[in-house]
Amino acid sequence: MSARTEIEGSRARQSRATREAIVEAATRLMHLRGYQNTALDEVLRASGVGKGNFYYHFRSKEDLGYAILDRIVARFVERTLDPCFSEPGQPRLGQIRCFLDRVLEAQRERNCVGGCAMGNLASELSDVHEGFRARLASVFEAWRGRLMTALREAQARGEVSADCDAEPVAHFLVAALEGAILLTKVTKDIGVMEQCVRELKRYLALYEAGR
Amino acid sequence: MSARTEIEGSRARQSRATREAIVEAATRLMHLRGYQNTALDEVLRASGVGKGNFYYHFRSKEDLGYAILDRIVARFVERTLDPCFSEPGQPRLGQIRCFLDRVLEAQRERNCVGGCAMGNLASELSDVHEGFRARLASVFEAWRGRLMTALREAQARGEVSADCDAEPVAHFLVAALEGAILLTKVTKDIGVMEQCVRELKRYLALYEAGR
DNA sequence: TCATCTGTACCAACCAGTCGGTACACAACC
DNA sequence: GGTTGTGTACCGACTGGTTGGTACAGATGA
Repeated sequence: MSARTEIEGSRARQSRATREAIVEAATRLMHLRGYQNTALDEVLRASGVGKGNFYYHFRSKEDLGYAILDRIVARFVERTLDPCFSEPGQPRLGQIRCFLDRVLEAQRERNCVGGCAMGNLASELSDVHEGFRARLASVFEAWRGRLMTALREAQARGEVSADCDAEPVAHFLVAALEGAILLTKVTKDIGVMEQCVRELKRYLALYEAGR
Repeated sequence: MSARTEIEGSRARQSRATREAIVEAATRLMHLRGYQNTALDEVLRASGVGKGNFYYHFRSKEDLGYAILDRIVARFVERTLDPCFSEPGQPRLGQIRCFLDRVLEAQRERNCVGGCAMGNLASELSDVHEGFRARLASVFEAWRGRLMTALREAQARGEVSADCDAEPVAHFLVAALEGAILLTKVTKDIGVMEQCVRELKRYLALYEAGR
């Protein structure tokens, strides 16, 4: 019954590719320029899609905004979060440290350009657009949730001491990373990020079981 | 020689007041909506100043941008940084803790609205406008510098252990605060900020002399 | 009178979104 | 198997409104 499993006609395939091209171009542009300061025409030019076609696939620019947010989150989960936390046998603290390193490496690869797409959107839209704010809040909550479960599992496994309250620690990890990325973006110095991650690991070690 | 100390004519006084009104309104609006998404007309309407008058006082919108940035920084130094670090007798670690609390209280007073004006501008403009980026980078450097000297003085006074490297620690403090403010802005929950500040203090205690 | 201010009318460029119309895959029918 | 009908996918010109910025006449006080 699912359309996805049916044999897809060339028309439907092309249609999906068009939508994909729009979202791809918009994600790239809006990551750098922000949502409000990226003109639809730029996205259209970059993706080679006409105006009418765009409004066939999306109801509005806002609609596109939610689409790129979904894409950003999906990519973050798949490329940064999942690779660290998927293997169940691994020690949890090691997974968290691996995650910190992965975020650092992502900034290095980007040459300190762009910063965190989710953080940028949060900064730009939280006080301007309630819909985006709510969506972004749930994204950060999910991210923090992933860290919280890792921390609680670490406690259950005896890696982390019992006096570690997972919620504030997870909040702090997310906040520190976001701030470090922002500072790296404005200084254009990966060394800042390296120092911050090093200090963040030192903080984390505070809760390591057996002092 | 300084014009500021001369007896000011009513005309010059009015002119300065006009400029002041523009910067004041622009600062308030751009703190919430961002630089690029705040229209000049809005600023003019809010300050009750005409277009021609505006372009008498400012060369361009960009010029206004630098002016509000100066104002934001001056206000931050005078209202948040200076009150904590001005008294030379105080213990340095206490000054830093007082500063963290002050940042937290500022967010509470704002009802988690607006976030950090400098952080917002950094997020919005760092990859779009090199002039602003450079200016913002120097602002964050000055902020970090203030924390660094406090930390070094703390070491000299024996409050902080010798193995504390002031630069990365200061970087981390700034980053963690910026991230915490951002997370608070998007969640609209001051509890997030409280938790982050608490964890940040726990981190800071790592370097307290005598364990 | 003359430089300093200020309001208003205006401009071209740009914005998100609309509209009339076209191309074509695909199915239905004869 | 060709013709016809239909909805999906698409195009680019256009619209009303907004943008940063300019021109300029008039007001004001030294």
